[in-house]
Amino acid sequence: MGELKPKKEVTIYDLAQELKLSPSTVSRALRNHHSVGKTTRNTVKQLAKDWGYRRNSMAANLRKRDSNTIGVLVSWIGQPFQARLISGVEEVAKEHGYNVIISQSRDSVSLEKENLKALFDSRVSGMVISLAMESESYEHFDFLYESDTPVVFVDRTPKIGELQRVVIDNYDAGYKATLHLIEQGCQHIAHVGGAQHQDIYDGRQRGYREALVTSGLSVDEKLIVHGQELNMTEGIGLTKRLLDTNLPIDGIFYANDQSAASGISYLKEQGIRIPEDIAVMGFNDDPICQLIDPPLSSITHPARIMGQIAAQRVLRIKEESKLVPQTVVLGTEVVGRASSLRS
Amino acid sequence: MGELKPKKEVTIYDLAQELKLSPSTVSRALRNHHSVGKTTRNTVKQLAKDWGYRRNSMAANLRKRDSNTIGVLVSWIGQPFQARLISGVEEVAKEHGYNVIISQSRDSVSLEKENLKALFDSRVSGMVISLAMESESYEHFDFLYESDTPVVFVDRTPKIGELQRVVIDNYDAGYKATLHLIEQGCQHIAHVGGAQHQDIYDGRQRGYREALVTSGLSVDEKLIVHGQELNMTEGIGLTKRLLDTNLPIDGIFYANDQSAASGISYLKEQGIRIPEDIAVMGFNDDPICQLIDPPLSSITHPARIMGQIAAQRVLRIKEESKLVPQTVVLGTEVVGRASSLRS
DNA sequence: TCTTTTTACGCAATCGATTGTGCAGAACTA
DNA sequence: TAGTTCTGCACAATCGATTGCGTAAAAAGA
Repeated sequence: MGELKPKKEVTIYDLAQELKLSPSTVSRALRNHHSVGKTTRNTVKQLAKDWGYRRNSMAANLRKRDSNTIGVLVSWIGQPFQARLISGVEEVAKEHGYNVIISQSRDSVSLEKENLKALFDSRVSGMVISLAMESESYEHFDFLYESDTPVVFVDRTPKIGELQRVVIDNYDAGYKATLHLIEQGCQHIAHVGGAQHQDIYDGRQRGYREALVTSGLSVDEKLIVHGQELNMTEGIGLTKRLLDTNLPIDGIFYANDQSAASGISYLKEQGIRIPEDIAVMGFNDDPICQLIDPPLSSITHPARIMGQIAAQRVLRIKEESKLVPQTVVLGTEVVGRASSLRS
Repeated sequence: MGELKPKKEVTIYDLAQELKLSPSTVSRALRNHHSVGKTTRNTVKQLAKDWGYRRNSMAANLRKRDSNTIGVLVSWIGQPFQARLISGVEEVAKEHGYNVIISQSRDSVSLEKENLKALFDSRVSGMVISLAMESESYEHFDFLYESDTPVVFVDRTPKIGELQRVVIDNYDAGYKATLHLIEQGCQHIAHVGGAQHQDIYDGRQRGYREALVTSGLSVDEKLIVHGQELNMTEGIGLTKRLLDTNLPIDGIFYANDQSAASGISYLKEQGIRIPEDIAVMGFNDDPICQLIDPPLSSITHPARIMGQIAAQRVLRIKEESKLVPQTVVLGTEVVGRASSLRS
């Protein structure tokens, strides 16, 4: 049927010539434009298929002044939470015919700036951003708002400013996590938090405090420690610091699973029984929760959904030009496991 | 200095007009083409900066017939190994001014096909691919080789065909892993392998067998079981199956860390001491190795480096047009931890 | 001083697809 | 039947940057 067009890529011009149509008609036919007759449309499509035509998106993008691409800037792809986030973005993007290009800030502000610029310069149609842990000021994002690039922040978002955000209620989650420990009978609950300039960690800690207060427990500042990255090393270090206070502790609420997991390993090393001596809660409900011993109680974090919503919002903002800044807040849940259940 | 060009994006035409130069000269000046005088070059660059000019990559890409983008197709971003892989690709790509667009096959062949097509249609400059676990035949890649798209397979690569590959020596790694267990005194070593149609798992198992044989131990087929995904569920299931044989087992070599980690949790549940009763080896040296109890011995897997090399090869193939198919093999190392060390 | 090289730019043609506008002929209304 | 509304398609102008080729003017060589 279709003879093979050798070597060179087929363009709409080739198709047009063959069918004695104009390129514009071919272009419209391929996109089901109503002003092209049904017969013509099918003929064109058939030939396109036979000849292995593929739309040159670079040309189309140029003409449409749109890269058809969503840029994702996260701190570190390897973190389960962020991977799920990206996954969500990818799904929605693909569904709408968009590509996803990713870059990592590796939690460094300078890399964040650099990559931000790179994404901007590639003229992405929109961006989904989760702040680097280091990011404390947000001026380097300002130039974005002046451009017409839709930007949606996810999870780790700037504290201030009228922005598009997709987040969870960290305060509420922190509250619930702590309350859970209290319900398990904990009276002296410590907290291992993250960088306090990050909204999410600040929120989790405020929730923690509130839960203690409303339950009639006192907040002991010595039982609150903070990490910068909340990685494994810090998880151990901070846990050690807590134990070194020699204060009575029967529960610890870690602001993420990684620190909790490593914290637990340290606690066990010290001969402390979990949850009998100290009950532990993590945060994020990473897969690791089920793998460690005892399994780690945690707070679910709807990363994938957040990614989906963020992507959807990016696309909507693009369409509707000026959409009012909005913060979408998603729910979380406590997942009780052996590390905290004293039943 | 530079008055602000309002609204509209600055193009080289604007710059040219302002400086009474031709667009071609501006274009060359910005890219340091030698045929443009040093003075002119600087003037142009200065104005470009002042006016906030950004190169329209869509136009450039169209003209150069190259998307300037590397497509990465992995099975699942969330897996630490793959995340590191992507990380490596991203580094090199960025370094060379390339973008990275990713997509996940989620270990399904159909999604792999679909995404492959999508990447191809976006006219990526090259692709880095790691097979979906399900992929058993490779015809769906054939069309790629006929196009001039550079393709480099990483880690999970097709078994057959003259291809560009970046891999580790799985046979050797499996051998070393098993030998390590033997050195710890294990006599009855079981193996939990992955889908055998995947080269990597096949290799690991062959290494395992060889190690037993060369050490004068016998290979018991009943002690070899296979999973399809080697996830947590399977890790437990397969471990259970091994125990159910009621054969003496004093060591298990798992083909990945995830199954090993969940396997360990099951073993402990059964009251089996690790490593005293059964010594355990994983594979990949994921972060989780350090978090579980006891810490999991494993085999390092230079994922990031593999990503870097793969990206470099993609770029080289692009430049040098026809580069002979080559398989780059990287080294691995045994990391002994408490799960296997009986010292 | 008169060629021969260089040096430094400009011209104009691409790269493919998209889209506002125009215009036949067909279908329809009165 | 004359006038009007659709249908279905073609024209031609973009979208910006790149690049082969051509040519003044400046530098070098004879």
